[in-house]
Amino acid sequence: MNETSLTIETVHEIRDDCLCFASQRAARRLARRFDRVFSPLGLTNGQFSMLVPLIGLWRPRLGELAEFLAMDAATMTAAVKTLKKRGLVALLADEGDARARRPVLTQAGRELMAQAVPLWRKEHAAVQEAAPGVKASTLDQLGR
Amino acid sequence: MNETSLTIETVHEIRDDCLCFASQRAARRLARRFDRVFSPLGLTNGQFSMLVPLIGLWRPRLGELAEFLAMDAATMTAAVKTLKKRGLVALLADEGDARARRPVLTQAGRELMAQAVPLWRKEHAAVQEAAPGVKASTLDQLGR
DNA sequence: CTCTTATAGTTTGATATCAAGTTAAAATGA
DNA sequence: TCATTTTAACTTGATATCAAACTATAAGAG
Repeated sequence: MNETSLTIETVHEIRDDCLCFASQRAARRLARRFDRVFSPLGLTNGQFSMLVPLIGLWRPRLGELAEFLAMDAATMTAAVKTLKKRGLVALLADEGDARARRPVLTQAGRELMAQAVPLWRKEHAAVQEAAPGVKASTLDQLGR
Repeated sequence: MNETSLTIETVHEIRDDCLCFASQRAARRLARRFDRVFSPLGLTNGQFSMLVPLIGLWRPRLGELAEFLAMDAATMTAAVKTLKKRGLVALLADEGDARARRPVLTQAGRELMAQAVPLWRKEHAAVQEAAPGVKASTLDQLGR
């Protein structure tokens, strides 16, 4: 194979420019931070993000929620099992489609989220302040 | 607890502004894309990113490499085991510190990376073109 | 030199991630 | 209607992720 592709310049180019690499690093750092913030509640950042959209009136099927989170359906199946076991969500049968199921917040889930939101607000302010140039809406374009 | 935190406005604020949520989604999308691109080589995006810095002259200890990747030392232990089993890296004893180990690319690893780099270049160009406003250097500030 | 503390890496356990294949139900078409 | 295709969710297997506890070695204090 073409060995000219394995130069120091190539290494530096990938290291400095790769959006996948940069996004994985940022995602790991932020996941760790928010996991620690939510840990007194026994929540992970991912569980928090999965529960937030269920606070309002939206009643997605599991697949719709997975798509919103840009995650695989198989991941959703596993994740919702954990939340159900902890009593934070319940799964409603869909009217009209016996295959589909719709997760909803339980009362316990709602109360836990009421505690989690202020923790999110504080930590997010700190993160945003340290990276003033970065907007969530910009990240949403990434990888599409 | 203060139920006023669980308004529709709160849901929308977190959905639209949360940098953690946005980075996890972007990271999942990009991981999926590059995993598929590298799959003919039996490589994941994470394995690729772990091998790239070993192409050049840098000879990090496992912990230094983990820090560069913003990942936990325990994750590094597991990841390097897979790469070693596949014969892509070898682990050298450190001179002067019997605890430390330094991963190096094997010849097979080097040849595989020579094949992977052109695949990366093509996919990355497509990703960058679809998100012209996003720079890796900006993402590097996120979560620090 | 020895005791204490700090550091490098590993192990374990729980959750997260996705590809590939499976099951059951819905939609389509003949 | 009945057969085919598509869709929603689940299962399985492999890797990824980190906290916490652990082992072995190194560094520092006295």
